[in-house]
Amino acid sequence: MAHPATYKALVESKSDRPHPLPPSKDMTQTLARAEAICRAHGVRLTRIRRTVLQALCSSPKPLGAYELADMLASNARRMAPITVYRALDFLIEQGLAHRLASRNAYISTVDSDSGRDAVAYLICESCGSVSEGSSAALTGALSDILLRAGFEPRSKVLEVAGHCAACQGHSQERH
Amino acid sequence: MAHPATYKALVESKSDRPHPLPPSKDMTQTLARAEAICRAHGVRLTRIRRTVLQALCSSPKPLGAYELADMLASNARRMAPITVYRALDFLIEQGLAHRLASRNAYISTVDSDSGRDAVAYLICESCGSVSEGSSAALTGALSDILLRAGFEPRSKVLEVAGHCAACQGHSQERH
DNA sequence: AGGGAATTCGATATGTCATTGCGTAACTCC
DNA sequence: GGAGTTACGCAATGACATATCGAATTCCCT
Ligand SMILES: [Zn+2]
Ligand SMILES: [Zn+2]
Ligand SMILES: [Zn+2]
Ligand SMILES: [Zn+2]
Repeated sequence: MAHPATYKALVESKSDRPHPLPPSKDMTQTLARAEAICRAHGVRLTRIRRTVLQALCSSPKPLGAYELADMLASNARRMAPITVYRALDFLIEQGLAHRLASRNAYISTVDSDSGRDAVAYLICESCGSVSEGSSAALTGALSDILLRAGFEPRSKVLEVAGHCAACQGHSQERH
Repeated sequence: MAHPATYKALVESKSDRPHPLPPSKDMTQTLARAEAICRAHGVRLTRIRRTVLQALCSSPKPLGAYELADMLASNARRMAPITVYRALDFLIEQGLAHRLASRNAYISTVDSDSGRDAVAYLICESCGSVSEGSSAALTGALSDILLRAGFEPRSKVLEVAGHCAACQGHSQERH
């Protein structure tokens, strides 16, 4: 291949860089917040990680890992799956992204505000949008169940698939 | 047995049939209930479907589709994945089995008693066991959230991974 | 019994999602 | 400037799921 001179050139070069989206105004805000979080955690938001996060943020729907790899391809050179997965793992660990287990897809959670509450993800099967729902009641009810069962939770998956408010009155169900 | 080369021989013959488990006492009860449900629904619990259900019932932990295919193999002839998936689809439609989305694995729900309540599946990462938890509070809290969001639910995924009561005080975390 | 429709299953191929192993490059810190 | 840690490239593989197409079987109605 026409190899970039150095590894650094590969990773940091400003030419040939994947740019899946135009720089939006909210996006810079969001990315700044992500940067701050990473600094606070003492970890690095590298170019690849930032690019993946940016793609997630700018997408109206959850994205699969291979979908991300395709989107972030530059010059017929697709990002290797493992690279995407590593970036996703990083983002999830830092609380910047979330994996929808029922979809094998990922969304940004930089702009989420839920604190320690259990969060239910509402996934619209019409428009693909995902919204979050939480309440003290939900959190309480769930921890009640766990307590009664003597179950020590590590991770929770709460996902509801259906139709969002905007997509009601759908005519044809094809689930 | 009489017609070794026929389809029927393949499907119904008593020799060469996969027998992943010894016939247990509770099992016959459970299978009888499954039979009754299928009759009531006007559908057929064929040998393949019954065999898959039986494997799920007799397993102390959730099983993957390929795991099932291996278990139900007879004479070095493994069940094709599509066959297992069709059986699983059937069982799930009839409410006899459940898919754990976070695990890509399946469990029997013949012996579940939860009525219309939302059910949370508690998956132990130490011993692999799965228990169900539900409460009116959980159901109410969830439908409250959905109502407020104007979201029309179709399917719900509630799965918690962690450690069951019996596996507390685990020494070695490997999550 | 006989014939046709609907269901169920077999066989092969392919598509989609995720990880492993190993080597190299870069950053950090002293 | 050397050691230790982290991040990335690359190829292969494993794990999970579906697409087609056709044949065998069962059901149901004459
Ligand atoms: Zn919608
Ligand atoms: Zn609907
Ligand atoms: Zn356990
Ligand atoms: Zn633990």
